[in-house]
Amino acid sequence: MATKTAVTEKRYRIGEFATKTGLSGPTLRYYEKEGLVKPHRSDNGLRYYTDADASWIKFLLHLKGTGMTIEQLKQYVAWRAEGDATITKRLQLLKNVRRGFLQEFEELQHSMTILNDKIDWYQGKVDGHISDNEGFANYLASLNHEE
Amino acid sequence: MATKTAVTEKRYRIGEFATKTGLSGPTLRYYEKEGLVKPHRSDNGLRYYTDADASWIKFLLHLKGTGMTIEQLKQYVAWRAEGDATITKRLQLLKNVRRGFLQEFEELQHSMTILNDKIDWYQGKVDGHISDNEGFANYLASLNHEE
DNA sequence: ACATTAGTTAAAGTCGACTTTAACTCATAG
DNA sequence: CTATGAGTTAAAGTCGACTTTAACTAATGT
Repeated sequence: MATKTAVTEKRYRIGEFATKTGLSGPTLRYYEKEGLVKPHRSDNGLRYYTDADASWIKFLLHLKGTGMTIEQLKQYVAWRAEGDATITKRLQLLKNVRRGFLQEFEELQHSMTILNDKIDWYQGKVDGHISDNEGFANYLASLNHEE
Repeated sequence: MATKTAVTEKRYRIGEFATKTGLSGPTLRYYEKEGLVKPHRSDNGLRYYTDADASWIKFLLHLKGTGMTIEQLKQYVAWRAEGDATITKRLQLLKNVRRGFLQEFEELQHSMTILNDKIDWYQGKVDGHISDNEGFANYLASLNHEE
């Protein structure tokens, strides 16, 4: 059996960790106050974070990126702290998040289409492909993007 | 030459228009105050909106959906009011918006991947495909989604 | 030793995007 | 003709997610 090699893990103080994660120091403290992350303390009382904390933060930021609010993240973290008994709850929460996200995603794609059409229309005007008095509504109707 | 048939266009009062656009009355007044929309007034002084206003609002909401702030929308509207001389500015603005949006879109897709992986992992735990003590980091590493 | 730079806390402030309130007037069905 | 439901305004309030401030202590380079 392999023996545990006691490689002391790297300790990041809040400034370095902020740079590493792309968050600000105050934001890290704010997340801590909200219970989203629990940094450790050195003997002198200063916070330190590890690479594991960085992975955790990254994951949280991805969840946040999918539209979860801080409150939802707190709920998730609270359930996680309760252990395996809450796994189905967490699974359900994440599935709900995914549902909302997919919905939002479709709307984003539609908005992207409209934005592209508008850009094409302006480009056409600038390049002189579209007559000076053709409105965007007409132009849109000339494409087949129904609402 | 065809004569103009004076079909009186439908007038929506703010309540009906709010329902139509999915915005609230106060939000419509707020957008008006910010100069994003200019409803008309009946003789009695009440606002009314037309179908053209509805199209305009929809378009604005699509722009907003791509990440434009109210301030950016105000800038866009201001340039629009200045006429054709600002077309290249507007085109440039929309292209910038698109650039940012595409960037954001990629991040969203990555977050979606992570979310899906996490859901699969939980599902595996619930279904017993994943051993009780396999962490998510290990599981992630077992997939080939590099950061 | 001492000047910088980084970290500590709690509390207050900011910002964007609305929402709510207050004190009105207008519209309309019975 | 009056009760009830929209609409009017300006101003204040809310909410989420931070950010800034103040008043301090710890760490570090010269």
